[in-house]
Formats: sequence, C-alpha cells, structure tokens
Amino acid sequence: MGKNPLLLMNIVDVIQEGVIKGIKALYGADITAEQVTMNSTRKEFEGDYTVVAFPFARIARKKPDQIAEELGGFLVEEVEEVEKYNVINGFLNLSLSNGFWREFLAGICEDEAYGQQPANGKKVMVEFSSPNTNKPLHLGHIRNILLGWSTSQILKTAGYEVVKVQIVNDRGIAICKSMLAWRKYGEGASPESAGEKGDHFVGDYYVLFEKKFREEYNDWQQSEEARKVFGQQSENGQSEEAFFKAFKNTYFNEYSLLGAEAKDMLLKWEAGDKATASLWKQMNDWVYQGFDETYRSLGVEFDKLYFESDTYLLGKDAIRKGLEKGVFYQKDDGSVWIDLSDVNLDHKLVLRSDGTSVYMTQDIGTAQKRFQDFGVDKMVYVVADEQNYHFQVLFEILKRLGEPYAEGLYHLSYGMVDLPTGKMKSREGTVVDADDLIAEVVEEARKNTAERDTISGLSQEEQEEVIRKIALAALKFFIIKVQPRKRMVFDPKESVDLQGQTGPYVQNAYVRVQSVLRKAGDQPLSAASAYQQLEPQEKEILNMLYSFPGLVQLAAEEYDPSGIANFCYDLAKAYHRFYHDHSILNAGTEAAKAFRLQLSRAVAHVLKQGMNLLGIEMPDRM
RNA sequence: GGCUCCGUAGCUUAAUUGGAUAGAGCACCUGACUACGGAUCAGGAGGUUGCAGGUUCGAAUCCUGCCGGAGUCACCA
Repeated sequence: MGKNPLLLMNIVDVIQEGVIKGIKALYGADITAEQVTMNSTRKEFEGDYTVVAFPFARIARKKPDQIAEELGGFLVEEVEEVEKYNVINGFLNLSLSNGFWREFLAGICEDEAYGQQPANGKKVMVEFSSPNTNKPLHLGHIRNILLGWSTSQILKTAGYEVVKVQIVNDRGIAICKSMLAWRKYGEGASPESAGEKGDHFVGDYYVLFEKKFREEYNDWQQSEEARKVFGQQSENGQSEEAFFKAFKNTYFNEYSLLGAEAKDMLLKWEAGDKATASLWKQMNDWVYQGFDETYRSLGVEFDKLYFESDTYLLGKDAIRKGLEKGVFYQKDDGSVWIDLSDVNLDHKLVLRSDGTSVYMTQDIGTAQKRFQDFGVDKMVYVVADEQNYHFQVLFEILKRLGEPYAEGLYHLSYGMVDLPTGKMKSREGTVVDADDLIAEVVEEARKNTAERDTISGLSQEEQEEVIRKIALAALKFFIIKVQPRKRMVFDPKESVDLQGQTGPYVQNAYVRVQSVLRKAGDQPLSAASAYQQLEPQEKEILNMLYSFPGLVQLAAEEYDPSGIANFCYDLAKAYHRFYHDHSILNAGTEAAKAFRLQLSRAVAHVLKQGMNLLGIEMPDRM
C-alpha cells in the first residue's frame, strides 16, 4: 500500500490486537484474533468500527454491556487511533480520531496505485470465453467473458501474475456442418462479398445446414423405409411425432445423406485431407475475425489461445501413467476408468475401448500442457454450471495423478442467463446475439445522451467514445453485479437503464468529481491538514475507501467480482449524497475546501480502479 | 430416483461470511437547486427471508426434514 506508516498495519488488525491485550489485562484470559468479531459500524450508530462483546461473556463472567464498557475504556487509553466509544446492546462502537482519517486520506492521495497489492510471486491462469467456431457469441458468452475478464483483473490487482487463455473448440462435427453447407450452397461467397461479420457468416451456414437437414428428414419420414423403421422400433403407443423426434440423431448417423457427407468430412479432416483442411482453415479464420471484433468492442483480450484441434489427442500418456500407478483401472474390453465412488463421484470413463480419447482425456492432457507452458500455481476455469460434475471429476483425477497445481484448481461456475420470456434456446431462435445486444445498448445510450445534450461541445469521435463507455458500463454492470453462481434473468430493457443501481450511475459520480476538479483548478491542498471536525458523511466515505483493498483481496479469494460492483455502487451513492448535502468549492473554510477536494479525488480514483476491475471504463464527461 | 446448486418486497437483487431495526434499485406516490452537472438527492408505501423444526446470547446465513425450481448422472462436447 502507501508509504504512510499508519497504512502499513491495517487498523482492523490494530484494534483486534488491542482487544486481545484488553481481554488479557482486564480478565486474564488469552484469546486469538479469530475470536474477535469486528465489522464496520452500521450507519445508524455513531462510530467507525464495532466490536461484538457477546463472545467474551463466558470468559469474563460479566454482562456484554459491562465488558464493552470496560474494553472501550481500555482501547481509548491504549490505542492511539481510537478516540472515543459508545456501547449499545453489547456492541462496542469505536470512533477513530479525525487525525487518523486525515492522514489516511492524505496518504492515498499520494498513492497512485492505491488498491494494487505488491506482487505475490504466484501465477494463475484464467480460462474463459472458450467458444465453438460454428456460430457467433451470444449473451451466455458475454456473462462468461465478463466474469473471466474481471476475475483476471482482480487477481492481478491482488498481486498475482495472470495468464488469460481460451480454449477454442474449432473442430468436430459442428464446424463440418458449416463447411459442408458452404461448399454445397455457398457459391464461393465470403464475408466480404456478403457484407457480413465472419462469425455470423459462418453461423448462417450452420443454420442453413440444419434447415436442409430438417427438410431431408421430413421428406424421409414419408418414405417406405421410414414407415418400416417406425413399425419396427417405435415403442408401444408412441406417437409418430414423438418417435421421429427421438430418432433424429440415429437418422443423422445412419440414414441421412447430409449426415453421411458431414461425417465423411470429419473423417477427412482427421485424416489430414488437404482440401478439407484448407476449407476448415478458411472458415475458422472468418470466424476469428468476427470474434476479434466482438472482443474488441467488449474491451477484452487474451494472452494465449489453445485450440482443440491441437489438444484433442492429448492426455493418453497421462492415462497410461495413471494406469501404472493404479489411479485408473482397465476393463476387459480395454476401456479405462477411474473409481471415484469413495468421494461420491461414481465411476468415470477416461479412455474408450478403442483407445480414443473422451472429453475428460483431453482436459487432463490440456491441464498438463498448460502447466508445462506456464508453470502456473492456479488454474481457474470459467464455465457454466452445467459442467459442475465434469470439473469435480477432472480436479479429483488431477489430484490423484499428483499434479503440482492440483490444489490451485477452481471451477468458476456460473448460472445460465435466462430471458424474461424463459430460457434461451437456439432451436427456437430466442438466443440473444452478443453483437446485436451491444449495438442495442449503444443505440439506447446515444438517444439518452442526445436528450441531455451534455457533451455536444466534444468532437464527433469523442462523443461516440463517451456513448460507447456509457452503454458498455450499463450492460457490464447489469450482468456482473449478480453473484456468479446465481442463475440470472436478463431483461434487455433493464440492462440499458442508465439510472439507479447501474454502471452509468457510478460513472456519473466520477464525472461529477472531474467537473469539480476542473473548476477548482490546480491549487495546493495542504490546507486540508487543518480541517478539524469531519462530517459523518465524510467519515462514511473514508471508511469505504479504507475497506477497498481488503475487498479486492476477498474478491480474489472467492473469485467473485460481484462484491466489487456493489461496492462501487455504494461508494458512488455515498458520494452523490455528500455532494448534494455539502458544498465543496464554496465550503466554509479553506481547510474544508481542500479536504473535500482531496476526498473527491480519492473517491474518483477508487471508483475508477474499482470499475476497471470490472472492465468498465470511466468517461471524463457524459 | 442419486448427487449438486438456487428460493429474500410486484420485478431485479444486497447483506462485511453467525451480529444490532434484512439494505438497495426498478415500477408506484410525494417532495428538492436562480447552488460545484437533476444520468442527482430526500421522503412514502412495499418482507412471516419457500415451509416446519433444531443448534445459541444472536440465524436469510449452520444442521435435519419437507415444498418448489434448475442442472447433472453418455465409450457426447
């Protein structure tokens, strides 16, 4: 943190230590820091920090109120920063001295990096986004990307070296469907000739394939062959409709011409057929250009990409070694399994009887490769909660294989994003496209900004930049303020709201500070040290500023950015209220004015830092 | 059915990890600058924290059992 000696030791620790000494001196008992429960004093009471006296009742054999009273007296006497106290219902509320807060504020005004922890020498890899290359990104990816990005930012600020990666699912039957449809119906078209983003272009051929396939399937259902299949394979009383719905996969694999062509293409790809490989590369390159554009507009980037086409064969060595070590066992048919029933995870296949890999095999191999590549201490996988079981198993396996990073594995699991109308379903066309959504919020921000007419003095490009920042703040904040594990309802209408508990509300607090600072000009703020009587609202804000580094630490430990979002909102709210109730530039004294300018600057700095952790940029005007 | 997660105001959600009278926003109603930016502020109304027990000074939070919802239990990814 800062150079200010007062900041070297957290005041919470100082008080805790004081309490431990106090209990020893007053009652002769030894307690640990964990036994001292402390939190910020609630707004309706006077004080900065509160010590709960109830747990000491048994030790001291006195009533909590009396203990609090005695402890309060002791702390005021022994701890320099504690100025006074009051006791309510067994809660000891401590007020820190004005001098403490003044020095704290002066300290963070000097400290450009307030909130940034020193490097801890540990490296963590965060995997997120991880798209398939047969269709564009959608709302679900946006939640994933925002979580991954902000978690990376938070870990970096908490002192880790962070490596951001994605694993791109660039192979398999899905992309072959797009390739086939393009070859059959595309007539040599390209994203350029079609005037379309590459990922949408390729996605359209995927959809076209599905459409053609459905037509073929429907025609087939009228055929003699289909009647025979239905007669032989349908269960008692099963309707034709239900049967053919369930039969679709089998049809694709065993009867369909299109299906056969697609599968043939996959085989050719796996065999390294040149023409197939070059078509595959062409299609994927189009997709990546599209993805890059979306990533750019979201303001995210990656350090390294892993491609499944490179990694899908990895992991077999690890299985073999694991077999030798007795981690896995082999069945008579040659398939390899692991028995995890002792940890309630059942038996799981790790290698097919024909010796080919499954998903789990690749993931084992990929984890090992990543460790070889970067030597990371931790790996975080940002993946939706439908894969909870998969990651439990994967982590357990890596642990049993004795991987050095096994203790540092974390699945950042998040809930699906629902729409007010229900689940997103690609089949029903209810998927919210990422690019469309971004365009929509930008449009909304543009309308709002035009109505207010607050930035018309800026150049056209500058106005666009401000509008983009506002729009993305609205969208990102809306998503990231919800705890990851909770399933969330995404209302497109609410997501573009610019008032209330939103990103633009927080930005507005920052913009207000910038406006005040511009008006104040460049003047020395040393008069602040003469400011004597701090207002409760000023102390409240200082308290929040003080808690910021600890909050970042907590967010890093829990891999949960939502707390930072809520903190930024609370801080902005406190500042808005302060701004309304107290004049800054027309404050009663020079000391008050200087102090409040310092305070405003510190608030702006922490808001900017905090929002940066969420991937949200701050405009200077809006 | 087994396992996992979720259930807080009409809606979207907090709660410093077991602490004080469960806190915000949206929507609804009422107010506030000749003021440093009204994308703001203040007030009103809105709650049996799914239900029932238990643990203890104290429970939205921990335990048990129900109710409701979701996910997952493939030689798919």
